Amino acid sequence: MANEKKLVEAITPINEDFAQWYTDIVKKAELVDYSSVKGFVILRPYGYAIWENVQHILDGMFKDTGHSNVYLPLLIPESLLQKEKDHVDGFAPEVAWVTHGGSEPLAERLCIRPTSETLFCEHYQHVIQSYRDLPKLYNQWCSVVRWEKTTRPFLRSREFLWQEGHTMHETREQAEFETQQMLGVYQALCEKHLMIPVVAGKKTDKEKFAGAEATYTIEAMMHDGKSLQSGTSHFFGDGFARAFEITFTARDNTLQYPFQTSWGLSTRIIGAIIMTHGDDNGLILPPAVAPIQVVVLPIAQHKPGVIEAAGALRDRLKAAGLRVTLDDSDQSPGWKFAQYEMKGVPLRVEIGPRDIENNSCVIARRDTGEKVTMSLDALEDSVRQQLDALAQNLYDRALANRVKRSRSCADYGALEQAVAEQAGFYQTGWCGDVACEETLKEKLEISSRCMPFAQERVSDHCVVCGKEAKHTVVWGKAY
RNA sequence: CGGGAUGUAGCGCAGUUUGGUAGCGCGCUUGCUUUGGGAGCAAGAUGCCGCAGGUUCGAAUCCUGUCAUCCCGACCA
Repeated sequence: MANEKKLVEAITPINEDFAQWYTDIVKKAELVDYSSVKGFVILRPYGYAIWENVQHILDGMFKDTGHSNVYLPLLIPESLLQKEKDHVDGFAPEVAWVTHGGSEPLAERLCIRPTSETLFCEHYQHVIQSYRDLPKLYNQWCSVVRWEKTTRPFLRSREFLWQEGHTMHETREQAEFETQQMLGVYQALCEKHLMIPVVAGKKTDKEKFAGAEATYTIEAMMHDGKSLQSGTSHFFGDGFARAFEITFTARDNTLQYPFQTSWGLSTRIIGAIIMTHGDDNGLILPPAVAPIQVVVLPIAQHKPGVIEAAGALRDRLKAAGLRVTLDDSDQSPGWKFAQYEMKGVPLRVEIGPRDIENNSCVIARRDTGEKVTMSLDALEDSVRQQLDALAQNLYDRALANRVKRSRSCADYGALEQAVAEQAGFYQTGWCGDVACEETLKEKLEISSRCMPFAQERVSDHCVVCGKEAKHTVVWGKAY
């Protein structure tokens, strides 16, 4: 092929080998580098900047809902982790232990936090005395360690960055409200900012968090039809409070246990962004979190006036509040086009001698590849419109993929056929018995993703055993 | 944790069968010419051949171990 692209920067086609495509993207878009320890990755400036933007948006939403940030220790004494039985059973197999201080063995070994429920409980036990001390609405930004066997950048690493909210409430109802409210915050982050449509619902008992009474989740469908659990919110009832002896004096002067929630969202969300929006040319970033929203590229930049015009253009867009970069390096225009497409920059603005003469510029969209010539007079408005249209298109495309890959199956035969046809979401009736869940895992290699809040009656019968259906469940293969 | 594959220059790879001076392409540096879809010419620089043992006069190459990465399963954000 005479016009074949240079192989150096080429990425594996998305529909040829999705896993390899993903790996190519995270490396070539310079999001991460591997370290010498399995499962521990280096977040490079461009990848970390995406996380910072996610953090900024989410943190604002947490503050708006009355939460405060705190920081708790990295290490948890073994005895503290042991206090709640379900919790320790769930996490013990995958925690990392600190056994020595210098060369001296420790009297009690310490685990590196896999999550901080136990630490928050210990602290809450100290600071909660009265109903006047409630609610406690805390959040922390930190990293946690879980000794995973299989690791992949963003999707599953042994250390990952996240936020974990931990709250305590006077009543069951208030804690339940909080649990749902924070899931709603995650849903808004995904759908309004990251342009990722999600299915919100409740986890089955088999899939819920260790120690929780109920776990709620948002599930996003990736380009290949697999599901990614993108954020979870847990309702604990007063189980941990009882285990940790956290009590408060209620309004009626009785001693009560407070009700607790926790909720988390991690850098895994960056994996969701990649696998939802990306294409054969690389990453496509939603404008809300793109480190560079607009790249300005001068054409024939050595000709008089071009660099100056490009600089003026950048300054105008910056003044308009956009994250914009001017690339006046000596690379050829074609190289730069490909480079910024790889990195998923939403809009490219080209300006060359021809444009300067016409008081115009060329705006190219990353999602459609469309190029339009625009007058410089209304530059800011044009760019904003294009960014909004791009964001909407990302959402619409992702939703279309999910719709195309979603099936409602009334009986086992239909489910089996749907699974064989394409990866996706399969909605069925379910009796509520974990045995039926395990049957589907074994035979069809699918797991329950959630029982959607928007319950749609698919069948009166469980898809496996045929008994009365108590819930509608969305099944799928998950990352 | 099982099954498969791979570690050689920043990236992609050849060289390993049959042990004998470390190679190619791209990138990088410098200079000139270029610039609306991955530019051209010229001159340069870059290697503990993943790591540790062993065999040998001699190891990128043979043996043992180990670490890491990728893919596929089982487990998890």
